[in-house]
Amino acid sequence: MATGRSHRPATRGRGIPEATVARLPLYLRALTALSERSVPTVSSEELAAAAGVNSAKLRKDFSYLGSYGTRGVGYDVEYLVYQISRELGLTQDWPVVIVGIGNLGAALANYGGFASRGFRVAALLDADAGLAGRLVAGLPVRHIDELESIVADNQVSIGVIATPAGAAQEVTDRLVAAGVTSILNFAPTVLSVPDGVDVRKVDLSIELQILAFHEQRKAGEDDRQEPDGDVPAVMPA
Amino acid sequence: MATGRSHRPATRGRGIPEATVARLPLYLRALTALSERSVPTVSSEELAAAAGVNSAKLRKDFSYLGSYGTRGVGYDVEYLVYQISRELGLTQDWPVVIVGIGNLGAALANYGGFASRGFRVAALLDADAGLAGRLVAGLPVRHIDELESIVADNQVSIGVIATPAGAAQEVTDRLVAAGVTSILNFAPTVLSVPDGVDVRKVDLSIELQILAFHEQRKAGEDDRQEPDGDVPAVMPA
DNA sequence: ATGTCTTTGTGAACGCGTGCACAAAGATGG
DNA sequence: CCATCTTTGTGCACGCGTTCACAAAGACAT
Repeated sequence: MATGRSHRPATRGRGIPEATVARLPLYLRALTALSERSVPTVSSEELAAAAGVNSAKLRKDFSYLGSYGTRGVGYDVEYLVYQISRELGLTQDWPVVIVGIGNLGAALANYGGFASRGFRVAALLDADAGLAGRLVAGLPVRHIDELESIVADNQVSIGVIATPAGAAQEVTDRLVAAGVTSILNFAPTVLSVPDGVDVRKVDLSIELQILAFHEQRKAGEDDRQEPDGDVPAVMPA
Repeated sequence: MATGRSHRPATRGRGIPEATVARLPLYLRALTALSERSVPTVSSEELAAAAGVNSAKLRKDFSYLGSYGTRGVGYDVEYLVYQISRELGLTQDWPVVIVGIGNLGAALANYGGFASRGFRVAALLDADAGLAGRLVAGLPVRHIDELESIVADNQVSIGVIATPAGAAQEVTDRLVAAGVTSILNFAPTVLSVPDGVDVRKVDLSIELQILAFHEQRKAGEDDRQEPDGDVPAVMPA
């Protein structure tokens, strides 16, 4: 991965394993649903089922946060919601810029899950001057040249890239230079960033190809007629 | 994860480790770019750099596919493209239905990476009858009630869910009942599916929260003034 | 107060994934 | 034909993540 990592050995001090961090949002979502239904407590078994994970894993995950459960009873829903939110940093406000307001960028801007939990869209940016001023999700699209000032003025530390692949690296460089230290990349490219900058990527094409692999494997099991081992038309020199 | 897995121990027979499968599309993309520049061969070091991975890892990954390299020279680009494509099942055609043609669904329909590699959008479906007939990415939106017949007629095995969270499980059930065995889920919900059905999820909100966690960690290192250990307002019973 | 029953928290074992480091393989030049 | 040099393929060790299984903790009833 092109993640500019300086990730320490995952667990240092009260550091939380990366795999656990990735599941916390899942638990949080399930807990929020319970909270809205005014459910006071929940057992690891129930919550694990709601989040789609193993209950032992869930208990171990929570044990990294501290001993927040009550034996014989379960976990206090409201208390856990707070603790996980705090651990994830969702008790503070994270201004975000979205770069590239095409179909995808507009979809992201309209995505409700954004504002719901600590994330605030500070600005929508696009290289197309014709788009400037157009309202998307209630926000005006602004020209990419305003990137540096917007990032500085709003203390933006998270950038979302929804540009074509060709523009992604340049946008990344500008974001990083302006002070952004976390990037969520939707463009199908490997981004290179300096140490200390985190990159996560979301890649539709890769996901589909992984599904196709398994799909093919399933098909190959049923009707055992895979043209296996055949020498292809193209041969190495 | 709610993946209806029956995944064997990752490596059985000439089975390829899951982690390797997830990287193959990355290699394929880098190789395709090289192929378009008519580069005949590439070393593991160069290709690894282009894909953003460690070269030893790349070589080990390729070793699961077979011995396709030439020592002292590297890998034949065209040959590797073919082998990886075949392994991923991209040499055949995968019809896909996209359910939920809102902002996101439209973005997915317009995504070029779809058609480029073996994936063909068989139909766009939406529950809103008002959308029916509207052209998106050159395809007419069709009503969700046509789901079953479309899946059957086109032998669709892959479904993409871009609906609101509330509709995702019902759509999933219908897709699975109609014969779909792989699902790519963009809705922020845990899907439950029977064994034998693969689910992969793409969740913007989760990715952002993971970034926020690391961002907070970075900030907490610089200025050591985290309100750590403070007893929150909400307490357990 | 005591016993029973539920559920957490975690020690321990295991398996997968990663990266080092090197031997084997083959190309290339003399 | 031999020596040298490059690059692959992989044995090995290590660490993270997962899961099992159980002891400890506490609720609850009697």
